[in-house]
Amino acid sequence: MNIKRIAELAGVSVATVSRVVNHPERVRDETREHVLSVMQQYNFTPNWFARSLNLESSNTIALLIPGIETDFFQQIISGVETVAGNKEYAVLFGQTNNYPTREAEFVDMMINRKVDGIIQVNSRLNGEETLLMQNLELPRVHIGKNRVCTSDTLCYVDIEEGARRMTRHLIELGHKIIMALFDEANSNTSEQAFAGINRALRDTGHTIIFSSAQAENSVRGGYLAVQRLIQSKSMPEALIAASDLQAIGAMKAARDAHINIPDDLALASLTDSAVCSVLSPALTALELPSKRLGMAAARMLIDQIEGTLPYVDMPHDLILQPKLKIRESCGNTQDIYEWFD
Amino acid sequence: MNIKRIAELAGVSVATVSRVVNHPERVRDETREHVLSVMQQYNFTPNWFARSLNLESSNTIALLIPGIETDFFQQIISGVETVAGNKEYAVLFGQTNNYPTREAEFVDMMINRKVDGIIQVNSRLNGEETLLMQNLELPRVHIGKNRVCTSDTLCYVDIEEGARRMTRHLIELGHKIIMALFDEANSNTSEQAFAGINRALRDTGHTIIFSSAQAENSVRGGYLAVQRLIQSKSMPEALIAASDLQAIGAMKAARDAHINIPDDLALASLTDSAVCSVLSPALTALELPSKRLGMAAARMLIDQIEGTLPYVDMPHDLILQPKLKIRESCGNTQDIYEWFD
DNA sequence: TGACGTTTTTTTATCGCTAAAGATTGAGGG
DNA sequence: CCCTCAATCTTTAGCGATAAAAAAACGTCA
Repeated sequence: MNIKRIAELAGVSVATVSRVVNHPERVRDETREHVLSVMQQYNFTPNWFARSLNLESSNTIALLIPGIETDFFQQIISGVETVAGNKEYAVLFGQTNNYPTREAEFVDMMINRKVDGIIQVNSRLNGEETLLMQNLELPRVHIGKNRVCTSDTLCYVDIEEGARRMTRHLIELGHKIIMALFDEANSNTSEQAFAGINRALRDTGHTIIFSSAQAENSVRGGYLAVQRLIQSKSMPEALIAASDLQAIGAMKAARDAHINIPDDLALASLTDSAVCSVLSPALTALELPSKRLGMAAARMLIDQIEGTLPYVDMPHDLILQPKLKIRESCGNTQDIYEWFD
Repeated sequence: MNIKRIAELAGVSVATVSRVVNHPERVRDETREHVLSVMQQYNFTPNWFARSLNLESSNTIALLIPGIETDFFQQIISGVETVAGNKEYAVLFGQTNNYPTREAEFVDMMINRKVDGIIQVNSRLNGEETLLMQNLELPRVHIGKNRVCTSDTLCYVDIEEGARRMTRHLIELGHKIIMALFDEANSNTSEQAFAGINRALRDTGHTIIFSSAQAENSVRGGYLAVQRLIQSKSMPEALIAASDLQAIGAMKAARDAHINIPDDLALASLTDSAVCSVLSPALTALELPSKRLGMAAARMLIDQIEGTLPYVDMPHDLILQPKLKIRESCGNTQDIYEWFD
């Protein structure tokens, strides 16, 4: 069923049918009603390819994201889809697995598919590909704190401030030897976390020994890291894990070695999820407003696409604040908050 | 940059450029090389819309899935993307949240976007929409055990057999009062599980009291369900949760009420994930070959699309077997397997 | 009545590509 | 030397929509 057939059946020209779809106000009421009824009767929707070929746009936005396995990313996806869906945009979805080449391939594909805009999460593109995009003037929003082009719009959670507050919390609880686990694959987030930790260390009067170790961001990574620390007899008093999954692994390794949490080791995680509150001890973690992050990014992108940018043409960033959920794993068992909200 | 411009630059006709892309064997070696070099130089890829408009196909497959929040679904997505990517298909992705209307909308959209095939996970469509698709003869594969059309190709994990083995395991450990938590939103899986449980109950010589309760498939759902059981003083000896998330919630509720797992209550989950092995006690769970499921479904779909079906035109199902991972939560602490592989 | 402006509709070029049909080329055979 | 045939290339008609330009319809007023 195509527009031509509908036009015949309705006894009008193709242009009229097209106008019923795209500029209904420029069609006489009577004609419009009639055409609409025929369209409905034959269940007609305009061919999307033909339409996009003409308009050079696809009513689609691309979402390039490292993966879907963490709660943080899932929430972002959910937020983006919610807003995009409401505004009648489809979401084309690319999993980059943190590989710049894969990301670049996706960008090429998205450009070829004439997406109206791109949201990139923790982008790893470097100058060259980015330059390409800059020339295209394709609206885009980055989720993450890495500005690759000066004109980029950024949208991120203030991990630095969160890490600062978490570290201060650990110091307040009396921990003097603190260590952070970081994942090289996500160097950007790590950098922010370090900045925050260092700020907390500087601000305190006490002398704190701080160190860090590389660990894969997964249950297994956390487990192996703590196992290594035990073997090398370099266990800290408090450990900051990069994610709740990593923290869960760390917890298991500690338990296997009869190290009590929080008595012998305080443990905190830079990301939160439903399981954190249910572990024993419940895991103190940073609650990131990840769904709101996705929603905000989508909104900003669509604003750019539709030219309804609230602040004229000046690039602007949006910074959301995380929330420290203090639970049991750092030693503060006095005041434990409700475990689900 | 378009095909016409490339043709000019290479000094050939548009048809030749098109043939270099689509039927390279029908172009003289010399010409082909030359055109390819020009294409490369100007970084040309054929406009996807124009191409698809002609071919009435998009080199895209649709994946309709209830959500992305569980490990099971994530693995399926990963498996589908892996196989599809290798065969140069893009994956268009729709989250149905278990709403039939939303699923039907997606199907409409996918049809309009001329996807070459559809993979539906736990489809909830009923007769009418399905009939529509049947008329279209669009290749499709269902993941899940619900055959909506007689011609459907199915692909699923044998939950029934897994549930049977899990129940037998619980009976062997001496549990006489068994209960299962199920989620109405996923009635199909529940049915299979019940069939398996009943089979195990029938096969045993002992007398077992079995019951079931409705609980949302989430951490919170599991927590609330067990809380309810405690209040109504109807706690069983062994509890089968619909998922690991639900089991985690159940665990928390039990702990809060000073019910010891596994001594006072055996707990097992019908899905496995990385956290299960790391909980304390480690959770006995059914390991579903979910990534392989996704890969198999994608392979079957692409076989259908490309007409390379190994078994001529006879619809056939693929049934994968799950694996019972016996850990600590059911009372068998003698032989605990390695917690990650 | 007819000139004029406004509203509504039709005609037609166009988007970029593919493939069928037609044209060109050169080799081989009578 | 001409004919045939295969290999290779070009011309051109769509694919299904949109929108600009042209045409028709209609009301207003001198």
